[in-house]
Amino acid sequence: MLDVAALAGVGLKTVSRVVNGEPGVSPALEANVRRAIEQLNYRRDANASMLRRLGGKTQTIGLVLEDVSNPFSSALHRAIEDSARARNVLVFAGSCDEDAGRERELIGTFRDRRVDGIIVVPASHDHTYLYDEQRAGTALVFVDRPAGHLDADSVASNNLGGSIEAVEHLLAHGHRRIGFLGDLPSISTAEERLRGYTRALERAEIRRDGKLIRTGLRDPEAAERAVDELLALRDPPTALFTSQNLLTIGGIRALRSAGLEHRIALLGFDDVALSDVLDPAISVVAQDPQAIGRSAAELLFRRLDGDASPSVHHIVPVELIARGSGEIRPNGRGS
Amino acid sequence: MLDVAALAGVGLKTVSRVVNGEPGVSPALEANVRRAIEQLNYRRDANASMLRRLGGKTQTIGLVLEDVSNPFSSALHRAIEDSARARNVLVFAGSCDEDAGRERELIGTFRDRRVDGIIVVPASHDHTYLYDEQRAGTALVFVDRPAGHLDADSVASNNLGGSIEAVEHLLAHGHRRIGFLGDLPSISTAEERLRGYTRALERAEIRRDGKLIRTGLRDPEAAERAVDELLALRDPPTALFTSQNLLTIGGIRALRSAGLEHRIALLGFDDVALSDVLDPAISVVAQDPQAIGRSAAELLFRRLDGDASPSVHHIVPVELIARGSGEIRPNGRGS
DNA sequence: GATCGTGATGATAACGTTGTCAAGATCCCA
DNA sequence: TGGGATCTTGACAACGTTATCATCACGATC
Repeated sequence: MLDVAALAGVGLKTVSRVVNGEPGVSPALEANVRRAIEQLNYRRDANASMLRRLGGKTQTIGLVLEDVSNPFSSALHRAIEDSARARNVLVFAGSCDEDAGRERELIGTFRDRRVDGIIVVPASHDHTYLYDEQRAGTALVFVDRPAGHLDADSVASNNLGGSIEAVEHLLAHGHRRIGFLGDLPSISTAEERLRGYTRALERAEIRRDGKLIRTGLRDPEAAERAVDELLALRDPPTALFTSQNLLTIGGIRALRSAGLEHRIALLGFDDVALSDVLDPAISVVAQDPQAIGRSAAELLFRRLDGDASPSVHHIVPVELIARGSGEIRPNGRGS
Repeated sequence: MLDVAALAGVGLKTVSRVVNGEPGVSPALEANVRRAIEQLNYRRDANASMLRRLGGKTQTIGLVLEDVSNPFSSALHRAIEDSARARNVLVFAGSCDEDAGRERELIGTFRDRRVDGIIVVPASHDHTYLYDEQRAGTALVFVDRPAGHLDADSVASNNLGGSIEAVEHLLAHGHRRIGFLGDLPSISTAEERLRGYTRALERAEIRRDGKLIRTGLRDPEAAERAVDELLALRDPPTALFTSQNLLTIGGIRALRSAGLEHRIALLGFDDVALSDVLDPAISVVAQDPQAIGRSAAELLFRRLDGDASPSVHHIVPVELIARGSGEIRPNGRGS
């Protein structure tokens, strides 16, 4: 910047004014400065700029995802990126793989970088460690799961309602023995989806059979094994509710390798790529990660703009998409 | 930091020394300082720190992807994140949607943020605008496609070899009329894959039929329509080589809706989720985005560590995975 | 006991930028 | 013509940190 000022024959402050589009610079000098900037290929250092600016915002936000490469996370990421770009904000993204330690570590790094806000799909259950951060003015939005012991905004899918709808859909097609596959019960969405399953059965006055409920499944292989075991029961389920993406995939594989994909109903929570070209096509309760991401970003930026109203918890609707696999009846026929 | 120094009753520099783990601080004072840091919940400002440090590295890199939410991009992203984390480097990621202007804009923003290096899946073909940047010491690695008119490292899949292998695989199964679906010819990978197709036909001394070649396809719907049109030809193809992810999906849909998925062979470039549970399972030439990302990050960090040797162009092997759809013979039987 | 080396410590400048403010130029109107 | 009022402009401090260097205390050496 000194070089630019020297070349243009003006003071530092005048260069600063031109760069920031501040008023009160004569057209002649402004042209000089612009020429010098062009010639020296000068670009203002955004970090130094933010450092000096009053109440300096860094124009960056941090994003803690389960894994940047999983479809749900990356769809979120994209929606958030688009909102951020519209405000000239850059996004740091990181994966924490459901590891609470890694969550803290990532957020710590974001804090060191003085991000203006953080959007987090939490892995831990106690976020009291963020209290100071929040009070210091960092905007916080929790996505997919609520904050633990911290008053903060959140956005999540309608896990309970969607699960109830899913199970009632299977019940409506005549099923009475419905298997449940779920992720770690410590993950709040997994727990809510199980609660939806239970609630729907209760409403239909069907006794819940613990043998049909398999939780703590972390990948397609585990789901596949769990389905194999369910099918080996003396009184096996006639339908499966696979309450997460990867578990749906495992379920599909298991049914196919048993040759039962047309006889046992399958309904998944969260949509799966190519599910429409499978045979049978897979029925799912689809989440809307784009809408979730958009909403989270919107909330975050509203806070950054100074909104101090009580925290809100936004529930994004889900949609049951009947494609075939969820409409198979207990006798093995489609509806 | 001033507060910490005051509370601990020491000078600024001593706090700095403790924070940075520099030697030459008596245990007693160090304990004081640590207590004060704890008490005030102090965290060093990484931006200010890097500003002052000599030859200051910001410990950040920029990543320009086609779209953070597409599976190939996000797998890359994850591999790069893992390498970066090991070095305590944070990653800015952005999507440019094959838009050259957006590529420049993103890289400009990264530059303003003084990232140490940039990994880019380029959308444009002329990167002379990065020459100054590169000379100024920013490490640059191009992924998936080479740099245009700029001497820089690159990492890419073996597009040519993989495509030749794919088409020769179809030829070996008796096909003579093979349809080609491709993305915009301006994308260098798309062009290379088409070259592989042409080369394989030449080697087999088969006349290339322009009517079987469809390029400029940008999404599954376009691919679906293109396949419909190919099937409507007087002399339709007996096999399809879909040279990109989304086009493979479109191809699958088109064949299914025509009821021809067991009669016409399909071989895709780049793997597709759930391709193994489809009927028929989809044969593909699989890329290894993890390996590509790892390699790109490795190259980048080697440059940042001062390696100034001539630029390298790394070709990552691809693997043909025969699952069924690519082994259908012209008479409509599997091999 | 004077000199020196060594290690601990902090005062100060500097990184690249912007906020503050004062000085000078210009113009308007009485 | 004088006295503001307004506009342009740049000198200087400051943001939070680290590099440099001077100072000081202490013990060892001659």
